[in-house]
Amino acid sequence: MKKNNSVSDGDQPAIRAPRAVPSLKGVPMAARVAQRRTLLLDAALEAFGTRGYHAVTVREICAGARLSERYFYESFKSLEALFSALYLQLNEQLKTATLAALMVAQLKTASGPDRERIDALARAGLRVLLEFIRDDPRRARVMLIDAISISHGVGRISGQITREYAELTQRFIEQLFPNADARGIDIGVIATGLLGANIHIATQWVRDGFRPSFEVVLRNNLAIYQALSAFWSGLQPLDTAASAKPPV
Amino acid sequence: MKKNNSVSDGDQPAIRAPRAVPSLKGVPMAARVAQRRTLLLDAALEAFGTRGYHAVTVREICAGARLSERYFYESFKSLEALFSALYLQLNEQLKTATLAALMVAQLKTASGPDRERIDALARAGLRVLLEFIRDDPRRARVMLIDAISISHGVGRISGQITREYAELTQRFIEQLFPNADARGIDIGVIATGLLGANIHIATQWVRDGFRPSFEVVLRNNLAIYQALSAFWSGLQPLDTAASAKPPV
DNA sequence: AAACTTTGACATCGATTGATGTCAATATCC
DNA sequence: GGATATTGACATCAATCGATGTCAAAGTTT
Repeated sequence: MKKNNSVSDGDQPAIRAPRAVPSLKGVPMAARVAQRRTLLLDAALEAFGTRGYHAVTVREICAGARLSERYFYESFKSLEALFSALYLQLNEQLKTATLAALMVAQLKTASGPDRERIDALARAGLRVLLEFIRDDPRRARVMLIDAISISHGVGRISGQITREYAELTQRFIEQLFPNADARGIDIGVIATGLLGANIHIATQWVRDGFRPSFEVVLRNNLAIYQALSAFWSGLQPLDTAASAKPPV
Repeated sequence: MKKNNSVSDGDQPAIRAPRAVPSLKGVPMAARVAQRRTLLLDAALEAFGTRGYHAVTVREICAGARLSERYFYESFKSLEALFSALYLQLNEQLKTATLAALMVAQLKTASGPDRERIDALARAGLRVLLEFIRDDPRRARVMLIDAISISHGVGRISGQITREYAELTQRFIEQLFPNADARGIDIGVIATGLLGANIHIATQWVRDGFRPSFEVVLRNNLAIYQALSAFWSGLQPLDTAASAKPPV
């Protein structure tokens, strides 16, 4: 970065202040770099999501985005930075969709009993997750598989996000089990297990070509929640006759 | 590979059959290459288990094993082949230990009721898994993290092994839920979820420096099994007062 | 001891990659 | 229309890695 003052450098005013070109083809500068950044992120989802992080190069990303390699470093410092940005973006999308669905479920069951509301909340959250990766399986590769194994750059981000999800699950379960730790229960471990069940079910669901069907996966994944809920509240199983009737 | 027949190649017997040197320093040839292979596998566990697969090179493996780079290719075709061998070796160890523990638990509870035996079997299997990665956390990095994300060479092996564990879990659960599919239950999904819970709990346990304690993790992981068992059999929860009493 | 094999340390080669630079063509502002 | 900024295609450079080769020292067999 060289200062380009118009009146400096002794006696030669040959170097003049560079005129800022605010807009090109009608779009301002900031919008253009943002558009290029979006193109790079799209190409990143395609490349990372199909061939995996470690099989992708900067050149491939740029070729996929139809951009020169210089514009890669305009928006991202390295491949890992691009992956982190993509990972954070996908998590933001999932989190937004999840919170919206939980909000709706909360309103719809506000007047009902606690057990029904909790059941509806779990079902809504699981549905969003499964829809999220069914609508674009590349997200599963990025979020559920690659993000975990990348070394200490993305690893800490991924670990942080995973911890956030675990805490979210944990707070959810705390409502499920009122006086849990009095009975020797560690809610953190239970929440970690439930989150792992969700992740693994979703991952294998993608791997097996979305078999079994969406509804079967959702119902059985939810059944694990119901089982824990019923187990610790000492109640009878929830209405499996109504919610677990097989359409197959 | 050039044939070194002592009487061939026209008229020049200059090339003679290479004498086989069966033993050097008292150890025969086969034992020496086997020993070098073991050294490489040890170095692989150290390198892969601490820095991850994609951050390791052939040179590092050879330096760790204090072997020349030529002996790497004597036993393994590529880094991926070495990782596959290590992965298969670790799985073999875990499988052997697990089957042995299940055998003991089976014999100890053969005369008791089914529910107690199933509970003992699950506890024994989980205990072996947790001990396996506590005794050497590098195994967790290799088996639970890296093996999943490697592309189509190890990926298929890892997928196959994962599927085997899922089927083992599934067969275990089939005993838990006698007439499950009649109620719209997909045992495969449940088994996948339980396996994912085990894996994730173990992974996070290593990451968090083995906190909470071994017994707490084991008890709560087992509680998920117990909850599902109790849920589907319609029984009251198992004796949580006896098995879930916190020593902390 | 001679002939041969095995071992170990190191060199070398080709290919790939990240990162930066070059340069002409195009678009914009004065 | 001229000066400048932006864009795009491509070249270049240093570093790394996998894979193979070289060569002398040590060990073994006859």
